[in-house]
Amino acid sequence: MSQLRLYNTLTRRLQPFVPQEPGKVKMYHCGPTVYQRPHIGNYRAFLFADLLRRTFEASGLEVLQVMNLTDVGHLVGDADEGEDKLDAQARKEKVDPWQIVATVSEQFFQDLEALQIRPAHHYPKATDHIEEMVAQIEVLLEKGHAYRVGDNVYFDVHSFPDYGRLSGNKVADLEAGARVEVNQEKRHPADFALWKSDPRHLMKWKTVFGEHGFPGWHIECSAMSMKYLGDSFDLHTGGEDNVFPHHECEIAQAEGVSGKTFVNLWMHTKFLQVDGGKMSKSLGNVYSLDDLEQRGFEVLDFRFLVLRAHYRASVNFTWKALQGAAEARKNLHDFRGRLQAQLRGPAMQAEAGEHSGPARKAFWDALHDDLNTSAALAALFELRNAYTQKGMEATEAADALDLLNLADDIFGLFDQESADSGDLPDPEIDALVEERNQARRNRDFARSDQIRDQLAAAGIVLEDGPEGTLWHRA
RNA sequence: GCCGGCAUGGCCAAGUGGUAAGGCAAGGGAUUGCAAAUCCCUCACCCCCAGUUCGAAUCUGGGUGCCGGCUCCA
Repeated sequence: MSQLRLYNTLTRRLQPFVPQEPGKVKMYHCGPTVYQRPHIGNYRAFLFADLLRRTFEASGLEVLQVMNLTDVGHLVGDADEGEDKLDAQARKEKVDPWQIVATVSEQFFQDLEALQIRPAHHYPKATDHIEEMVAQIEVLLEKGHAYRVGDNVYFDVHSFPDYGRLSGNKVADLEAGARVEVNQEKRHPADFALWKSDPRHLMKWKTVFGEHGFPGWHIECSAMSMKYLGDSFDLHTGGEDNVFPHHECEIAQAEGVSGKTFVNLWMHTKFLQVDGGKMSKSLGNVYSLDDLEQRGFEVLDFRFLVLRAHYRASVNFTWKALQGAAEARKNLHDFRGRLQAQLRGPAMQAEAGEHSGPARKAFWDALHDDLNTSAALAALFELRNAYTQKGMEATEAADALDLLNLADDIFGLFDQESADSGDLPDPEIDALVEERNQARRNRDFARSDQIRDQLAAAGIVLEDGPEGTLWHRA
């Protein structure tokens, strides 16, 4: 079988994936800032993390996965420049920020479940790890990577020569391009905050750095990832917006503390676009999972839409595109149903030919080529075409079904609930189908249509063909 | 202004030098007691311009458009 190769943002090339510890993968994903419900764009990144997880697991690797919850506000960097989002949201809603965190987190986990994203092994919260952050900052101070100005602590980017390697930014260029007012107390404009103090902040902690402090944006991720995964681990992912400054700063902090290579492989997903441009509140196209359902779609249709595109290409989200994805997903689901039906039913006439083997190879080759999900999905549809055009004998059909189930295991295509919880047991359906055919032979169409309606109500699709009637669950 | 990425049919989307995967939609046909489902057929020369090459969607240069970043603030 081909070997898995992944694109590393750090080296800007594809490289074979080799876990540090054979058979095991340790990875960390930048999770949501829980100040408001994540939108579908955020979920693209989380779906990508899940795709990695499932691909590894389907390959027989043991995965240890951590995703943080940022529950202390930071700049996220849009129009609200200069505001702590959690803090601002709390003031706006006139509620305790901790309440917002609780509400949004709960919503987030419900969304993950709806998307059939496998739960990470840890979801550490920033506010539960203030101690670890402070400890790292103290080490950075000791080692000369950080300096203190009053009750604030900054990372000295000149103390870390690799700063800028991930993003390709040069410290000198950053200085030249800075559009934000220079903070005069920093030694260099590119230095970033590790700890800040402000009595007016709603969420604040008393530490060695003073009475009213709160952590800088980046330190939580190095503190938490190293706590749960060690000084050095395999994979770290996030949206493309995280490359700089967030991940750049994480590397500086983590390697500044440990002196070891922090992460071997950095992966980033492109942003989801909406109607050819970026999502924005002013255009009213920042959608949540609820918006999809209100338009009559299933959450999994969105999952499928995202997986139809390569993770490093921007996906254009439109309602029309989602409709197309929903239809395609349904067709794949029906294909699986037909394979199941065939295996239950009488032997099928089929041309000799082997389709599942090549499809399986194409599927894995595509996935191994930097998770080329659209090509992997195409292999499935080609298998379906081979089936409809030439038919398959039982062993071949069983093999095809097995491949579809593997694809479902990796992509999370089908609703797990409905997959095996039909209202009617198979023998009963078979009996009804037989009764209907008998009625049709007797031209008792009232009775046959009645049975058809009954089965349709139970979610059973009938296919009347020249060689008899096949059924599958919708 | 600076750095980086992308641009494929009505829509979504693979494809990085050898002559355009796949899906959705659409049109035509078959099948059917009616219907559904199903089946068959049709449907692109790859943003523009100029180059390199026997040959480019794929490489180079220049446009145009879209996307990300340019770092903690009050």
